[in-house]
Amino acid sequence: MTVTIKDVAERAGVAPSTVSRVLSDSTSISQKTKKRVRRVMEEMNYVPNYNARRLASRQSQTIGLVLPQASDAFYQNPFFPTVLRGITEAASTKEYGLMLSTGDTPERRKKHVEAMVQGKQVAGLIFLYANDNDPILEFIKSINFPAVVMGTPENGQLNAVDNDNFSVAKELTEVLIQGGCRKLAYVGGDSHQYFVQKRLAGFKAALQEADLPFYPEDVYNDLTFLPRDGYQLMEDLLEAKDYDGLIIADHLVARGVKKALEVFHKHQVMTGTFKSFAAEPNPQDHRHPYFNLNSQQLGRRAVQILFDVLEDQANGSTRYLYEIVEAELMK
Amino acid sequence: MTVTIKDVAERAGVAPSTVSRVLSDSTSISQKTKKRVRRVMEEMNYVPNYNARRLASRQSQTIGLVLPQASDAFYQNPFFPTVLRGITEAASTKEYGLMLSTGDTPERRKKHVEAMVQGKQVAGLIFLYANDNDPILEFIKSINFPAVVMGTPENGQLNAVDNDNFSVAKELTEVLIQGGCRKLAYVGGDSHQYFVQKRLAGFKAALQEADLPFYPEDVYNDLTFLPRDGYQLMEDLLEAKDYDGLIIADHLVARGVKKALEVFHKHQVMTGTFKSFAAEPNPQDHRHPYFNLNSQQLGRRAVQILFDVLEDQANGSTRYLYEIVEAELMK
DNA sequence: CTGAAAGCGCTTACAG
DNA sequence: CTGAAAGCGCTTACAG
Repeated sequence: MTVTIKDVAERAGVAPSTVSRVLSDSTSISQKTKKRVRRVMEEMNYVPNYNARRLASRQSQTIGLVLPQASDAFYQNPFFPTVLRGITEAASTKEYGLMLSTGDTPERRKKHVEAMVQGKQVAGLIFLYANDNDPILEFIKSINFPAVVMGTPENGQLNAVDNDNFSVAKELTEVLIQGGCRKLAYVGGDSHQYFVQKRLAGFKAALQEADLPFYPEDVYNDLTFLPRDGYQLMEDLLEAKDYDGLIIADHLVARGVKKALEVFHKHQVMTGTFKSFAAEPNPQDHRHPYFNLNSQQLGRRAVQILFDVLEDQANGSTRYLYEIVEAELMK
Repeated sequence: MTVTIKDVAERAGVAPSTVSRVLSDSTSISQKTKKRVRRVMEEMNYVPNYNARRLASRQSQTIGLVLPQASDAFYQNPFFPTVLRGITEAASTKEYGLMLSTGDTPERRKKHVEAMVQGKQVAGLIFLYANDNDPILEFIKSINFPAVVMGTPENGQLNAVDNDNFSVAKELTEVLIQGGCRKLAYVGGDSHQYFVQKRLAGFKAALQEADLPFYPEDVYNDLTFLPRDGYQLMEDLLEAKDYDGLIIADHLVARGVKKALEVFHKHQVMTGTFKSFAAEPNPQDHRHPYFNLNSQQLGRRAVQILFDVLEDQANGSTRYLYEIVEAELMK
């Protein structure tokens, strides 16, 4: 039924080991033999059995992608598909496969990652999130398995790619200040997420440099990163407070905020937010600048870093790679 | 280094084959033995090698996801992550793994799918798109490999899940007509995509039933499914034509359209569109009804259908499954 | 209910 | 430059 390396060998008049070497394009096989064997492979429509290959070679040529616990916010945010696009793109250049983690509970997620890792299904992992005290990440660190985290985890000792969240938020805040804003608020979200904290720090720094006061009560952090949160927050706030500028850590929240500003005719309020990709140039809207975080590039770089780590590992070297991806101010 | 079935067997005082049977929870092993072997597995932190398992059992327990040629529209549309969410959810209930197709050119994409299929990496495929004359899909049909398509391909002979695009568009058009619209346009997109055609048919049918005339020039089809397309189209059209209702096949295009309607103060124009999930109840906006297509459910059902197909196949039965997922009108 | 043995389809020292 | 042979870590008839 299935054609194997043995069938090819027979037809080509060589040993199975030779066919195997042709398959991996070994330099120790003559061009002549390679050509002949390859022709036979074509003829017989041979495709190698990857399971056998992986078992024998102990190499999976596959990257495991670790998704966070499922939430509306994660799956509705363009970050995820955009990063994934960069990942598939980069993985395919080296002919690496991609495997998704699954599991609906923390336990099942961990179990599945263990099965991927210890079960020799993947050569390395990319985490599509960065929470502190994540049991899965802790486990991976403890066994020192090749992994790259998207984001900046609190304690180092691992490889990561991220934007410079501090600088990006600071710069954006400066834009609003230059635009005339004097009473600014920071609309965050889950303060356990590192990027929320970092962007807040950038926000503060900009205020300070501009000699504007910072009040903790102007930080709003109990949001689930969905548009409705931004909308509701504005509903509650707009009359009570008279902010003239808002730095919004999450793009979906910003969507809700802007909707509310429209509905309540607060056209003078400026906003600044962060997006995964450059939205099409809408009618010039100088009151709503944002940073394009270039999440696709983030995905590409994560893969590249993983490749580098894998190579380092093969060479016995151990170091941690941490890379910053440039963001672009759009105003 | 790695602990294998043999190590477990030794420590538990049984044969490797017994350990293997415990692993698959075979009924022919006594509870007593199972308990003992399992304890040893725990103790030794045993995780099976999936490559060996798949090679020996000829079962991959993995689903391959076939993505379309990369495009902004695909990766920016919430359809993709939403469907994926449903897929991961359903796959995890049966402990199936998920593998993503990659490749930047049509040739490389096809090669990779071949490697997944013939290389025994996946038990079945889910296509996250439905184009006619897709070489990959043709290939899969030709070898009769288990697969489910999301969408309704022109020629049958395969398994599929889809919304009822005709009815959904018809009903939505009726809503606009009841809302007072008399001069309607259909904003489509790539007319090679089946759902664009189907929704157009529904649009037409509603006009006809309401005794409203249909003019082919009121159909706009040269769009790439991005917000900017919708925006530009409106820019070009709004003055020339005086539509009072728009049925928009794609949600992102609709976003651009609505933006334009706002900017140009055309608040009287109604729109109707289709979304992958229920957006949060914004301020009641009766002029912009939409259908929630429930794409997450689409993903879940695709997986279930694939499981059914796999089972049918094991039983020697051959039939094609085609399922419609309910959509919900939001107005 | 359990074990011994063959086999899944490759890769890779080792020998020549 | 090529081949024979052992081995990767499982599963699964077959026999008892």
